[in-house]
Amino acid sequence: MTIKEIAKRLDLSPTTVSRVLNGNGKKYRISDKTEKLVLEIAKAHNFSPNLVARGLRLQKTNTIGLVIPDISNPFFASLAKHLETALRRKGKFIILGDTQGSISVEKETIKTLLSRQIDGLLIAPVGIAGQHLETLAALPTVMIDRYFPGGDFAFVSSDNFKGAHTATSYLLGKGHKRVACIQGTVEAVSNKERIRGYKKALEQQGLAFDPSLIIGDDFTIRNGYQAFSKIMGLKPRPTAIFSLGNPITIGLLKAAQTNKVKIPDDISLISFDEQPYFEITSPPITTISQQIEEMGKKAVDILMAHLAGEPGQRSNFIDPILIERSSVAQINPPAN
Amino acid sequence: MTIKEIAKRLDLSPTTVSRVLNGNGKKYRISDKTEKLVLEIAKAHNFSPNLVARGLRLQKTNTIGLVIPDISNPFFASLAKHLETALRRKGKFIILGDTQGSISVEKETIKTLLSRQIDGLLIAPVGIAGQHLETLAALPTVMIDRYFPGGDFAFVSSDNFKGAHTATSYLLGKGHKRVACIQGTVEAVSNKERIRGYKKALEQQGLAFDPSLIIGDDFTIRNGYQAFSKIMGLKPRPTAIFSLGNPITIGLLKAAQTNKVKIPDDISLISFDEQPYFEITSPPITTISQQIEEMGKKAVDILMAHLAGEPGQRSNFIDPILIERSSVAQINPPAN
DNA sequence: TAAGGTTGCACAAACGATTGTGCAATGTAA
DNA sequence: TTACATTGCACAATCGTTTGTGCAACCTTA
Repeated sequence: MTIKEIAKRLDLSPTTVSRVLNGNGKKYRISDKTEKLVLEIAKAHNFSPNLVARGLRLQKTNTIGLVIPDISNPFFASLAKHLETALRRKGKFIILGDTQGSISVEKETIKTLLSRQIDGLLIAPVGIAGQHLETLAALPTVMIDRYFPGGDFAFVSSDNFKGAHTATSYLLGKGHKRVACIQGTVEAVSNKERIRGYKKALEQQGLAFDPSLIIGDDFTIRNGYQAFSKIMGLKPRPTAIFSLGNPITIGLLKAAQTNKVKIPDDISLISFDEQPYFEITSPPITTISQQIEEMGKKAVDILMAHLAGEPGQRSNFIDPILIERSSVAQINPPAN
Repeated sequence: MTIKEIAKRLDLSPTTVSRVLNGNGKKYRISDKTEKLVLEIAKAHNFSPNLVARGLRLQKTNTIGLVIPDISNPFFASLAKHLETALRRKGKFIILGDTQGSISVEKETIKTLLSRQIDGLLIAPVGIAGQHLETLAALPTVMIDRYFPGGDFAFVSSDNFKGAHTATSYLLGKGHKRVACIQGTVEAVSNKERIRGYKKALEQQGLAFDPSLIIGDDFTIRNGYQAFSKIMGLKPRPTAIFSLGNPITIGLLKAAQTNKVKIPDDISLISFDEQPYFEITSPPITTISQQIEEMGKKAVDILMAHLAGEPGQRSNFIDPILIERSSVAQINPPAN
């Protein structure tokens, strides 16, 4: 059922039908009688407009691209949930692009999304600002979780520096002096900022930074698993581990279990990313919890502002929260 | 940059440009010289076609709707991942609809997706076959995880009956005679089939079915948490719990922890849905693992067949697998 | 050199909606 | 009765592609 068909049935022009259906009947002086007829037949045939045609005409699709590295990572899944909810309220729909952490896939995805005439883009970019993102200059874009310092894009991110600083300081406060840090995607800004926070906390405690304590290269379970043995091989062995992401933590825990290493008795652990299951692992994990819902809402707010042609905020850091559980042991009990 | 603009620059018709860009130059006898010119300028300006316009003209958008109850449930997130990957290979993109488990949201979502001229639909429907799904009759549709027995829709699902039967039989084999079953969304076919498998296993062992052992109404952590105290209040107390979904299991484990109930010493637990973290919970959980990747691939295969006008398979059950860990105790050790 | 074939492209309609403008028909006022 | 305003709607262009068909201009052949 199209507007044309309704028009034909009633011996009207598509113009009139369109105006009635868009609630512009009064504005264009369509008679009450005609209005009623149009609305009736539209309802009877369950008319709903062809949004592709409307998109072409209006140069606006009410479609937002969501480009993330891995939808099966609960952090991004949760983010997607909140974004979807917020966008739906605004009448926008999401086209999903999972880039598998690959820059070339990301590139290809963005190209297609642009071809599809998305109105805006929400993206957790894989790499650093690259040529492939230049094409986005004209498109309302909000980066999430990751961003390009000094770049032109608006973004919403946890304050990763602060979160990592809090985590590391917490460990140091518990008497740890040698803390291994298992990182994720090396180029990701979120990762870099966490490393920076880690270093800063060490520095503030007058501890030297040991590069060999930074291990890993990916936000995956596998990476965490493999990192674990490396940690245990380190001399002297670290007394604590700071994991920069939830899949990494799962990998670490699996490896600890496999190797019968007790946490926190043998080694302590703190993790970035809160997830429901960290409460029921053995032991429950102390985490730095990102405020995902708030990030999602904020990102959508900013995006909507951009879509409305307003400047909107350019940068947004959201403080993560320390959730203390029982994966960190006190060592060298403070002398008092 | 549009085809028209390229045409104007070269003093050609859009027709010719379109034909060249679609690789139909030879077919329509466009000269090599013209072809070269068109391709050059297209590349120089990084031309990419307006897919909305093409969609309108071709009545085909290469867009698939993905409608699921909760993207933050790792089961669906993982499913989404595999679906996205498989569809991308076919040049299809996903529009995501998270229905929050609400039929009215689902209804609204489907309506909008149809308006958007999606080519096909992948859906894990919230409820039972309802009026709102009738509108899908003409659209290539594959149901996933859930389906309507006797319905007209193609589907891919775990063999939930078999999985639940396996799980329950496993518990009974360990000597349990009173098994609480914590269910999810009551109307969901997946849930119903699991209940059926549970009952069948009891029956085969000559055990009476006690309706008061079926508890809960939602695939959520909260539901699992709340169900736990109900279970502990049951007289006589069940010796084992069968959880029908991964969020439920998390809730159960949280509650067990809160109430200092030891698993499997005080009560045993087996869960539907394998997740990476079930290996590192306290204790590691014995699960019925759904073959999510296989489900995703199969669903896309069937959908592609439908899109190609072929009949495709109508129904597809995939056997889940028992993963034995240490959350189930042997009670009443077998006399031998 | 006339007939017919080939080459190389353009015309125009179509997909389904939206919108500035135009224009009869009717109503109103003097 | 004339002049003007109002009512009620249609025309036609437009968004960017695609595609069946048409038609000059040139080439070939006899």
